[in-house]
Amino acid sequence: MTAAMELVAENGFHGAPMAMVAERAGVSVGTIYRYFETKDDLIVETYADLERRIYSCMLEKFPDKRPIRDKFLHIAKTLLLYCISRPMDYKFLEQFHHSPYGTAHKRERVFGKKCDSIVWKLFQEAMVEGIVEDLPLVVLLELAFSPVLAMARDHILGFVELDEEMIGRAVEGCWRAIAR
Amino acid sequence: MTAAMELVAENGFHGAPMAMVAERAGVSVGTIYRYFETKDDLIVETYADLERRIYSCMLEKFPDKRPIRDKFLHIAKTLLLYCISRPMDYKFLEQFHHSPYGTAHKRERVFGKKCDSIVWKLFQEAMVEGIVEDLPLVVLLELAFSPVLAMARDHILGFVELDEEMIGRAVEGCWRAIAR
Amino acid sequence: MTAAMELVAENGFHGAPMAMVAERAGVSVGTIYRYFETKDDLIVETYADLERRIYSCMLEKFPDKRPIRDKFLHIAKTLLLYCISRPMDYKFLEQFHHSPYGTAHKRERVFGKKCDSIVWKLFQEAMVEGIVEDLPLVVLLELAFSPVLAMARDHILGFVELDEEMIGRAVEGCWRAIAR
Amino acid sequence: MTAAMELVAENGFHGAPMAMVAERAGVSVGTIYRYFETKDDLIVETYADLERRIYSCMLEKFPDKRPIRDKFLHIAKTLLLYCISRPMDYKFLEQFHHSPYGTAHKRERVFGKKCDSIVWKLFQEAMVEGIVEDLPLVVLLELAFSPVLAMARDHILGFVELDEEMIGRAVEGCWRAIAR
DNA sequence: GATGAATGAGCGTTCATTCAT
DNA sequence: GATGAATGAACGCTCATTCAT
Repeated sequence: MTAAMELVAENGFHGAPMAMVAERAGVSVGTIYRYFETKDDLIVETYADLERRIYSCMLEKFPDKRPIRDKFLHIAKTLLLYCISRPMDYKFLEQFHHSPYGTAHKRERVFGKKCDSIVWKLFQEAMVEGIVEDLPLVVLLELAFSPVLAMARDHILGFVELDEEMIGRAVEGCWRAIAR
Repeated sequence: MTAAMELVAENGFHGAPMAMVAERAGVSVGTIYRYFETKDDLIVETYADLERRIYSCMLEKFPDKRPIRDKFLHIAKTLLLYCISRPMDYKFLEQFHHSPYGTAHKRERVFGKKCDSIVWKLFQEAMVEGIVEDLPLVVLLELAFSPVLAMARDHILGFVELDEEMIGRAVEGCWRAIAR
Repeated sequence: MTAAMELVAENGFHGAPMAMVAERAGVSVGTIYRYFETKDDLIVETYADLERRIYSCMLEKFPDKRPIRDKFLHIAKTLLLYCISRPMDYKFLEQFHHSPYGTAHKRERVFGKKCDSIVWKLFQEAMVEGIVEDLPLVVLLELAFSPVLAMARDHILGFVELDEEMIGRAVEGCWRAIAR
Repeated sequence: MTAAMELVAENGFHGAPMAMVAERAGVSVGTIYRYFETKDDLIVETYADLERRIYSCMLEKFPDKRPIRDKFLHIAKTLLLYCISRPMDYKFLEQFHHSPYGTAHKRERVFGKKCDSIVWKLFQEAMVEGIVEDLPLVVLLELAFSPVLAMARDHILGFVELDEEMIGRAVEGCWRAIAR
């Protein structure tokens, strides 16, 4: 999965042929197919793994007792820092999100109401308490997080050099975008 | 180029073989290669064309005499409405942005200082006047526009049903994100 | 199609990879796919072609005015001689018949009542006239023709050396098998 | 061997990968290779086993004291009934006969003069007594038995519904084909 | 200038066979 | 003796690109 992630990150799905994944992983092609039914399967599982890692990262030092705003800032900052510190992970994430895989995955999230992640829980709590704008959850999530990922991308590609202070101010901007 | 855009929008770059583009365009493959050196060339020119169309759309009814805030709201709304009304165009845009083409294109923009578009001009004006946060231009642009495109995507994929009123409130959120 | 037939005849369907067919035909793989959608398609069309050739062979010097018995003997002899004189054709035929292709093809024949060939017409005429045993058409066909093909096979593989005289006596045996 | 036979019968040699055979047999792939040197070896031995079962079936109630005609009718009927009652066995037989395995096997039979089976003995006796046509043994065998197997196939594939009476009349046809 | 047949490297996937455990 | 993970050559098929017509 590491090999797959790196190659997809570097060259996109098309630039990650199974033979190359195998070579980088130091195994034969056949071996991959012992653990993953298809290339799609490999990609999807790799993504699930990555998502799990990110969520577990967010849970570290999570400000349980603090107001919702602080929780959001923690999550957004953590996400941004994670992406910046692991460019491969971010780039894979991006490829995944803007592919049929990602669309299907999100569709399941949105319509399946799989609101089990801390992010979704936090936002629903915020909506109930009325401290964020009265907009659909999906819209709030985009207002809040799409800049985070976009900034990570710009940093990784060298379009900006983000530092802790700027990150702090930026995610506060994200909060203002949704806060009532 | 229309044929290419539609096919890329529907199926991604891989789902748009030159033969299929030719067929949809009602010409032969050879003819495409007379006007575009490579497939990449076709894609890049198609994107340039699309970008031009979007900018010209923004210039319609542009509130020249109004404050910067209004100008921004006009631009953001126009962009969102354009994407929503032309899903193919949006989807092509998305494919392009998250591909090596898009990265190269943006790199040229950022480092080439090709700040000729109304958007870049507007933001530089806003920075000079100090009415937006003191953050790098690139960061401001992401805070302001990445949610717009993300929302367009969600609407097109059916994850939300945006109406004029929601769009207005959402782009105001975008403004708050960057405004001092 | 000739290349495909030869290779299938020599090595079976598995021994006839598209790359090898292409090589023997003196074209590239891609070229085959311009004329045949899939390998299956190539095989099926090759068979149809062969069948047409055999039927047209049977029509030569067809004893129109003679009794049914003579017509049958002509057909059976022609088939046997054709197979013997074109071992590749026979071997391809055999491979085809004993494969899913052949089963599907026969199913269509039997249930689709596609009784347009001279053979089916002849047998139905014979059944109506009551000069053959009162058995299902399918059974009569097997009694009459399966030995013909089996003998062709044995000759081609060198298990017997058939001559005109033996062939005559053998197909008379086939006739006795079905004649009342 | 049972697992191999079933899978080959159902899907042909290609549809019977060793891993699948192993799984169906409830053993590991390695274990198969302990008892059979290669896949070919497994197939050939499985065939030999089947052939033995069929011969032993023919010997049951064999009309030792009756004329040759009755012996033939018994053998042919038994073969047909065996195939019909065990479609898997028949289908494996068919796959085998029309493959390189089958050709090699028959070649050995014909040229090795391995005439030990009751069938070969019966026919040689009949030839010596002059009660069958004066044709090569191989030809007589095809005239007599190829329709039997072909009919079994048609029955199994649902092209005819054979009953005891029809079977009786059909094998009498086979006898007439060879009888002087 | 336009055509589209031809090319062939490359892709995802399979499977007979091996061998360390 | 039994296991099953590992191997990698081979397969059917695709598609960007070329070039004779």
